Amino acid sequence: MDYNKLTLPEATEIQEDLRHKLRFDRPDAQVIYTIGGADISYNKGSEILYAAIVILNYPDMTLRSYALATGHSSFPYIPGYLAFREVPALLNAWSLLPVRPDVLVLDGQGILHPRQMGIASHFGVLTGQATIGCAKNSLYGRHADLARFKGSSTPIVDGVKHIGHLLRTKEAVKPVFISPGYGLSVNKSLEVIRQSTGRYRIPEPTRLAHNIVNDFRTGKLNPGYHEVEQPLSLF
DNA sequence: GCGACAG
DNA sequence: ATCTTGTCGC
Repeated sequence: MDYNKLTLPEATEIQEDLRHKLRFDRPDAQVIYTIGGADISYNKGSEILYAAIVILNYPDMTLRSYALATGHSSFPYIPGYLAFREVPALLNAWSLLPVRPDVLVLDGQGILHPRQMGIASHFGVLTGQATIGCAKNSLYGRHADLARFKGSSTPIVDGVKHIGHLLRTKEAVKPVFISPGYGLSVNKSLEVIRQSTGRYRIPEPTRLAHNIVNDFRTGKLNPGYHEVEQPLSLF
């Protein structure tokens, strides 16, 4: 289906439909050996989106491979509907991978969303892939204040529902918003992101995907599937 | 009506 | 998200 010319009511209807397919206990997402990171980049004013999906070993975070692809999107950025803009391009990169990671981290929300259908949940339901949402800013949910030290976390709730965590990935630096997209629990999602965090605010999977997709957009890397010869850990 | 509002 | 200059701190 083409997301490019959906009306907002139609997009909302799709989210209401997909939310019923959410699962948080997929058996294949409990033991993790590889983790993926996905991100999008584009030039301001252009409808061409650049997508990157990287795969790294878990938990050592060495880069193993990555897929680069472009996509076209005329669907605008509207808070609550990010998936309709970015998922198509991500699926193009996804289709280039010969093997999928055990879990994939997306730049955005999972179930920390008014209809529990952030981009990580949307992508997960569509592909059956276990996903985690790691966002740099809040979209939905309430939480208490967070301690200043690295590693501190506090639940994010929707009334009495526990839907995610606020996690301080670096001392005295703005925390990130973690929630399951599909296939694993709220607590497991937090644990996986904790294990994937190095010396930077952004966890390695999405941090590397962000760096690589920008090199792709600026012509330093070519589209297609690439394997890293000598995986080097940066921490 | 007002404030909030992923990337 | 992208663009862009300057500033603060390890």
